[in-house]
Amino acid sequence: MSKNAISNSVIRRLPRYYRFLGELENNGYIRISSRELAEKMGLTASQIRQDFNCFGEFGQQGYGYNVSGLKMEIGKILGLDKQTPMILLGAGNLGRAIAAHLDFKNRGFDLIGIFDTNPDLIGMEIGELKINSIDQLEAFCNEHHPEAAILCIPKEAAAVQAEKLISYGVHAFWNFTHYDLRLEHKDVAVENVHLGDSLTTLSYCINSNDNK
Amino acid sequence: MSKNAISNSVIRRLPRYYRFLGELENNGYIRISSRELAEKMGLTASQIRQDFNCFGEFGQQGYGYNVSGLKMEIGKILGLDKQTPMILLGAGNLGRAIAAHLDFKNRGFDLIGIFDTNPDLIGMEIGELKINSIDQLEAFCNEHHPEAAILCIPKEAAAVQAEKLISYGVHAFWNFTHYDLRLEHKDVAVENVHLGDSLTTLSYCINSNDNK
DNA sequence: TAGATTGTTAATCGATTAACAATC
DNA sequence: TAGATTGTTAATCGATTAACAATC
Repeated sequence: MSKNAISNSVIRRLPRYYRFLGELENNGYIRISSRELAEKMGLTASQIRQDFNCFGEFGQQGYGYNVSGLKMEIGKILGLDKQTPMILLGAGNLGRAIAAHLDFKNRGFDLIGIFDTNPDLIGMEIGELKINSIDQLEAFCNEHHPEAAILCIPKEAAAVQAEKLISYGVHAFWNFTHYDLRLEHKDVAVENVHLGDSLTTLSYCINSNDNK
Repeated sequence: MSKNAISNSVIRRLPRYYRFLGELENNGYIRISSRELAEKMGLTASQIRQDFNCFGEFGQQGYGYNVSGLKMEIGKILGLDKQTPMILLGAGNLGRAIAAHLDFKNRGFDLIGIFDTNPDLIGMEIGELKINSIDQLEAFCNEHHPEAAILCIPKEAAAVQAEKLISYGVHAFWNFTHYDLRLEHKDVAVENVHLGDSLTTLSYCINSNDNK
């Protein structure tokens, strides 16, 4: 599809471009130059042009970029024109917050099932979904074929459940556990969110004096 | 303190080193070589030695590193031997989950106050803390001097509240909003967690075929 | 046309990996 | 002492920035 291998650094900037372009669009911007966008985002114009040119030629010399057009292109690159069916494993505090808080549809996903082991939670409703028993996981996957899963379960359970899910055809994980999925499975897509590590990084920033 | 400026890439690996060393310690490891640690973590031995040598000489030729000793050193570098007083702004789904879910004490922080605007939430207890009205924020800060804040509030409220907090002496933010704090305030420590962007990145990984 | 701004190549900068002398 | 493994310098690789010809 895309030209060469896209570097991770570029990929991580794409959602932010998409967000900023959405805001510009809402504020009535029709066109924007790489220089102006760079200023707003705290990047360099060069970097922005390099990033976009990984995927194609979206601008026009002497004019700049059409805001809506560019936003749409980046949305397509990000796969936001499709919705991958996704399930959530673990409906504890964090799992429930994520299920309730995020706009899955606008981020390329459709949350279609929630599973937990805790009998107190099973049956409870979150948005339009009921929390199911994990015993129903296999049957559910056979019927609905989720392709992605959110892991909000204890670390000890992660390895076992991930194996199961992969065998049921899940090939993408949004991983909130400290289980190192990617080390074990090079072939699945993994996006890690390690909140504890993130907080620890902030502690470093406070306690070191090379604040820059 | 530390030798030169430490690169961001190194800093982001520190919490993970700390975690792995903790696990090794729990599993009875006394010593470990950079080669063995590299294998376990999916890094190179070279990188590990380079990383550690940013901060000092923690190993011994011919022996390797003492697991507990190294863990302690990295803990000190991360500031985990202190606890920075921290408050949470926004006790919605996500804010409550974070307050309940994370082990602040072992990550260099002490969560001492929770604030919200929603009357339905005020007075509710989370762990050992009661949710306070945001009206009490200034008085609380004057009395307890929190130095760090978690922002789990709507984007529109973020700018105003961040300004206030900075004027009350808060100089570090764990930012879950899409408000670009760092663009406005170069002098405060900011750690961003953009869950939406993270999910969007996963969407890219699924929909692109340069899976690597 | 003249001015602006892209797409793209070249230069720089930084981070990772390799190599090896120092030393436990 | 011999073997192992560090700390550190040098080489490589990749990402960012600068420059500029192409072109709208």
